[in-house]
Amino acid sequence: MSSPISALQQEQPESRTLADRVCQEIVTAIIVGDIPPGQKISEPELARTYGISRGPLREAIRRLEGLRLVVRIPHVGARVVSLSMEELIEIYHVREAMEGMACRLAAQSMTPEEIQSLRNLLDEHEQNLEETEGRAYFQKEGDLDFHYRIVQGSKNRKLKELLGGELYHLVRMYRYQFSLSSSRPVRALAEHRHIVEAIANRDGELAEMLMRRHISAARKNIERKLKQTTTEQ
Amino acid sequence: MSSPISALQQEQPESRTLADRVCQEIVTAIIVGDIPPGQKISEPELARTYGISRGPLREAIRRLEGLRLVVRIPHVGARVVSLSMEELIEIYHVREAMEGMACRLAAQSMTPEEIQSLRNLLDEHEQNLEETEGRAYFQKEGDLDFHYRIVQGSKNRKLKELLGGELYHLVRMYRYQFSLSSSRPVRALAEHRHIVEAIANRDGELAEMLMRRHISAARKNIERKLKQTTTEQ
DNA sequence: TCAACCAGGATTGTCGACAATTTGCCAAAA
DNA sequence: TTTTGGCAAATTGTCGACAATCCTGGTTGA
Repeated sequence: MSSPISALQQEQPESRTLADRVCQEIVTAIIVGDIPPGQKISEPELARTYGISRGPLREAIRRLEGLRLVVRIPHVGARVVSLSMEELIEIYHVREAMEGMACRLAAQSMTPEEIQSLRNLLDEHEQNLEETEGRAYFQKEGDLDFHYRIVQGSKNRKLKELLGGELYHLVRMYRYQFSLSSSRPVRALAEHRHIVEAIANRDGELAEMLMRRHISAARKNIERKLKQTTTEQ
Repeated sequence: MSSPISALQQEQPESRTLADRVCQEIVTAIIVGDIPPGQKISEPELARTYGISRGPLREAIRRLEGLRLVVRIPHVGARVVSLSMEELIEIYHVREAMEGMACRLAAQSMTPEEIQSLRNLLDEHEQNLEETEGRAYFQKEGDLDFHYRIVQGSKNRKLKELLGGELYHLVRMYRYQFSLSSSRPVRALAEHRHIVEAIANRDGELAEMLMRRHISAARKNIERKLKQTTTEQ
C-alpha cells in the first residue's frame, strides 16, 4: 500500500497555479521556521523573493490566513502566528475531542485492509523504536501518521478537513519549533496498539475512550513540563 | 448584558475594506439562498453586481472558500457548496465532539455572571415557547445562540475559531435552506437547562455527556427523518 | 450516423500602476 | 522634557488590461 511518508504529504501533482506553488513553499518555510513566528510579512519583499507579482502572492497569503498560519490586519499587514504553550494545550483539547470522535467512527467505517495496514505501520514503528532506542525522531512523524490515518478512516469529510487542514499544520509547526519529542515512545506505541485492536473489534466506544486518554496523557505531559519550567524560573 | 441577537452577529463595525463588506454580503446571500447551492460564481458578473473590481471580489471569494461556503477549481471557477443530508449528519458528529468538549471546558471556565446570563437566556426561550406554542422560529435562532455562548464560555480560542468560523455558517445555511425546525423544542429546552445546571455545579464530565446526548439526539432525529423520506420514495 | 478534431468565445490567472491608509519621525509648543 | 500636531515615506487596497486555460459548438472524416 502507501508508505508512511506518502500518506502525510497531500499529493498535489504540480499545483496548476502560481499561487498554489508559492503557498506550499511559504507553508513549509513557516513550519520549519525559515520565516520565524511573529515576523511581519512584506508583500513586495516576498513577491521579489519568489519572483512573482503581488497578485498571486496576496492569494497565497490569504490561504495561509485560512490555515491559521498567519494573522492579518487590514491596512497593516500579515504576521506569522506566534506560538504559545497555552495555545498548544488548547489545540490538544480540540484534538482530544475530534480525534476521539474520529476513532469512534473509524471503528465502524474502516475496512479490514485499512486496519491491517495500520497494524503493519505499528510494526514498522516498533522496529524503528528498537533500532533507535528512544531517540525517536521517526516516532514523531510516525505518531502523526498514525493519527492521520485514523482520521482518514473515519470517512467523515468535515473531520478530515478540519483536522487535516488546519490543526495538522499547526501541530507540525509546534513539533519543529519546540522540537517536541513524545518523551514516552514505548508507552505511546502500546496505546496505539490498544486503539487499533479496539477498532478491529468494532468497539467504537472503547476506541474513542482510548484515543482520548492517549491524547489527554500527552497534553498532561506537556502541562507538567510547562509547570516545571515556569516554577524553575 | 448583551441581547440574544448581538451575541450571534460578530460585531465588525463597518468593515474597513471593500472585500470585507462584499464578503459579508455574499455570505448572507449564500446562507439565505439568494445564491442557490451549486450555482457557479462568475467573477465579472458578481463584480458588476456589487460595483467593485475583480481584485477585491477575488479576495472575498477566497475568504468564502476558507469558510467552506464555496469550492473552487483552478481555471474553472467557484461554485456554491451543495448541501447533502449526509454532510449534515457528518457536521453533527463533529459538533457532538467539539461542543461536548466546549461544555466540559465551560464548566470550569465560565464566570458566575455568564452562567446567570445563560439562565436568563433560557427563561426568554421559555417565554417565547409558551407564546408561540411550538411554532418556534425564535427557538431555532435561540438554540444556535445557546450553543454559541457555551462555546464562547469554553475560553478556548481554537474551539471558538473552528465552531464559530466554519461550522456556524454551514449550520445556519442548512437551517435556512431546509427550514429545519428542531421539532422537539420543549424537550430541547429541558436539556438545555440540565446542561446549564451541570455547568453551574462545575461538573464538566456530566456537562459534556449531556451536551453530547443533546446533539446526538438531534442527529438521530434527522437520520430518522432521512430514512423515512428515502423509504417513502 | 457517430466520433474526433478544431476554432471561437468566455472565463480565470497574472501583471503593473494608481489611490488610500497607516506608521514613524521631526519639529514646535506647553 | 514631554506631548502634540503634522508631514513624508512606505505599505496595503484597488483597478484595468493582457495572457493562459477551459468549455462549447460546429465541422469533417470514417
